[in-house]
Amino acid sequence: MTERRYVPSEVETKWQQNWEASNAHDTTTDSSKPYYYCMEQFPYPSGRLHMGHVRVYSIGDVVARFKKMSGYNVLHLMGWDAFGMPAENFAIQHGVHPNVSTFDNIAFMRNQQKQLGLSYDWSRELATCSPDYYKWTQWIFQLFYERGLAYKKKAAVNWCPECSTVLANEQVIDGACWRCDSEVVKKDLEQWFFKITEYADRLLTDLDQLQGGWPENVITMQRNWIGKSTGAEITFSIAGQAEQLTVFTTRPDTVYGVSYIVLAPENALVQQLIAGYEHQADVQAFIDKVRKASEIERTSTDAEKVGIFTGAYAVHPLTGEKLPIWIANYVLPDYGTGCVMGVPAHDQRDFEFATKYELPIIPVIEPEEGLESNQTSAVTGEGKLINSAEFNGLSNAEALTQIVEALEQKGIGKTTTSFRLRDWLISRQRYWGAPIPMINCPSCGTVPVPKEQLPVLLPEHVDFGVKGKSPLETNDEFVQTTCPSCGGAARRETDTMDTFIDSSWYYLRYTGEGDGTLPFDTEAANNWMPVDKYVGGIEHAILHLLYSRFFTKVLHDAGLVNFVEPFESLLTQGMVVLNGAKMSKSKGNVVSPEDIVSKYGADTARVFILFAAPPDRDLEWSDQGVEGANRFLNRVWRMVDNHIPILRKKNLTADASGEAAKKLRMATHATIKKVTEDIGTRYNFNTAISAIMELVNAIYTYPDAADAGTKAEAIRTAVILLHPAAPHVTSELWEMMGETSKLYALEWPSYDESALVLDEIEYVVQINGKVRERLVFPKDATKEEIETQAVASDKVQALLEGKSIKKVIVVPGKLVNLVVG
RNA sequence: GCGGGUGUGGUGGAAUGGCAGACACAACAGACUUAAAAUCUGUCGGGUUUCCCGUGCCGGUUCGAGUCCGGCCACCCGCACCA
Repeated sequence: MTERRYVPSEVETKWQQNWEASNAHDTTTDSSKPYYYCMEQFPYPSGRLHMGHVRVYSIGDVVARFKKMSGYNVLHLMGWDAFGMPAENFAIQHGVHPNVSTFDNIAFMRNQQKQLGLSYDWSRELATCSPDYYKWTQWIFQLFYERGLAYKKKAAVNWCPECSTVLANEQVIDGACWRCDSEVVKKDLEQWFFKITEYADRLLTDLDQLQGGWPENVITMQRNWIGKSTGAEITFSIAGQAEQLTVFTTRPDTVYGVSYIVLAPENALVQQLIAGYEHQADVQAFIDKVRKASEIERTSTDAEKVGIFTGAYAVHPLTGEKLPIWIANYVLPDYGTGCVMGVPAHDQRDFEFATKYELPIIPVIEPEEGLESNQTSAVTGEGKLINSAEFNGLSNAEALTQIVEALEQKGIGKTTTSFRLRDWLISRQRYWGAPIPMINCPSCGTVPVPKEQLPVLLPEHVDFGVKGKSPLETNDEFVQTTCPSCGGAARRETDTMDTFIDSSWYYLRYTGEGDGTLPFDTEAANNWMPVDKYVGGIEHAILHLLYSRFFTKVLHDAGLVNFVEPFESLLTQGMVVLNGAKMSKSKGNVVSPEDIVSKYGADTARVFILFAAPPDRDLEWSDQGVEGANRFLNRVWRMVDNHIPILRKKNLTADASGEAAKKLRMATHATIKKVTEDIGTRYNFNTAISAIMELVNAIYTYPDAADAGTKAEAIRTAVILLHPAAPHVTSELWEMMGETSKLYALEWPSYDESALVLDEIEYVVQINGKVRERLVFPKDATKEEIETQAVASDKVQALLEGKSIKKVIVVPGKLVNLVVG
């Protein structure tokens, strides 16, 4: 037998071709097997894979392959989040149409994915930019419209000058564009919105269902983003005017402490209040200045609070007192009612404002430790009411309820909730997206494109580079149309949809295309969904995951699906970093997957990535670590290659009666148990691989004279357990062993519980919790026997001299602890 | 400020409340080799080494704490004038 060398490129090409030819990864729908939906976030076709991609796919592939071997029908596939601005910017710079560059990129990246040996069912691949996909994105848009969830409004929206398009709230990070990081400005535009706020409460409460399946921090981030707070709306009348104003407060218990009212400068009421006021021009100048300030300046906590008196007064609904009405930069126009009651004594922001502008500070809650005579900050804690007429003496919790009741009776207040979540702005003034399937008719208004006319195709020829104008506007043929309702001349909507819409439903399309009357096969979707394991980056903690949850709920309400949450379990994988920093071209610290795969092979890349860190943590790239992973695969290779004769011997039976054989058999079965749990329930692939390494080490040190059958069993098991992580090399080794079965279709091994039990167990003997001796006891030794012998041992006796035993703890199978005084 | 997370050898990281540092990387030594690489075998937290100390710091619970509880510190992430 001549020694064979491990050449990854040969092995990997061979098995990739083999799997493709035998349709190894086709989705099965065997009714006798349970369903398992394993999904990785689909990529934007940027051109080539980066290590972050390799990591997500490696994780997903281990899970998918493991589940297939464990007897599941597994849905595991790949698609392309293919609309988006980079392709369009590339077109502007290089004159290559997105239709061309996108599909080139897809072809290249698909090839890279195939080289990684990922077990996708390629027959179900999709791209969101293909008309037969975005037709249904448009269909869903219209469904939202019909259900009153898509609407157009003029609003001050986030505008990214660099991308020359608007952005949703979620897409503004610290006042900057999520994509290009340039500063976002406010612009008044008429735009399409999705009414996600109508689902705010359900998006919040259903998070409870995800507890356990989703990482706690993602749930918390969503909870904060939705930002529900309970409080009351209180109506104030305005002195000398018929108009009223309503404030939202979470602290109606402090209503007697109100000393002024303050509005957001944008509040519609402001113009009316200042009309005819002698300083009207000054107020107007103030408003213009605040509105010009950037989002960052405006919303930063340490920005100075500035305001101006409007000249108008409100009337306190309970005391009848006159309260000056101010406007200030610290009041947000689009939260609550855009109007706040100022309670300086009990709200820090109001306190700062009142101190600055010398407004009265009226304490109405006295904490247990009493009030300072000269308040230096707001008192926000619990206490008893003072200065509050008939509510004096009540605890503020009691007062809260009673005051709201009193206001309610007078018809000037009610309990209400407020959310921080805003409606989702979905229009984009860009070309490479799904056109919004609507028509603007001068006489009929906004009219949906009839369903049978979908998709509204993206026109091939447009002028990309006109700043501030949607490229679709530059194609007359596209814009000019007739109104479906009256037949008159009309204009098409020229904005496209936010690409997050495309990715909000792709997981449903994956399950099946259906008969062409609906966006997806609803029966298949109900079978496969919700996704059992969704692997992706934490950067989508809010954006994509919140939008997808919203879509699922709307589709549920429309009767298309029978579940309300799309992703039962979420695995957020950490970044791949080099020297502690995220790999990026600008930092010049990028390690390219192509180089690693061509030098060491995909199996090595996969094993290294899985082994180097638990999946949810950042992974520090290490060239030496990669070498180590490659060394390990070579070690496995040699282990098999050196034992071909015993591995091929068909009638070789295992006899684990000898001591060494018994130990190895135990190691084999303990490894099966550990790897099964690590992959299947803990998703800790690093410890799964280290367990296999231990088994391999045990096989290497197994004495030549010991039972060969037991060794063959151990080797075979190690190869099978390693298969999900390193599918190519293990398939080759399987074949080298003379096996004709398909390793990927093999049943996952089960372990023999009885093999895990040792006849003799080493106990640790502790004195006062410190290890002092080790003793071996038969597995069925009683507590009494263990205690007696432990105490009787020479070492223990020596240490016990002059002391007495106060207590003995025996943990069966583990240790004895003698408490000595 | 609020919410969440993380702190363990030179490094990545292991440890259902039960032997801290599995597995690997790096380093060192030996075997093989004319030599190197590869491979195999071994050493590898610290110290004043029969023993003692050691999981960010200080306390607590427990026979026993990296793990649970309380209070700090540092770093990371998210939100951040949300009334």
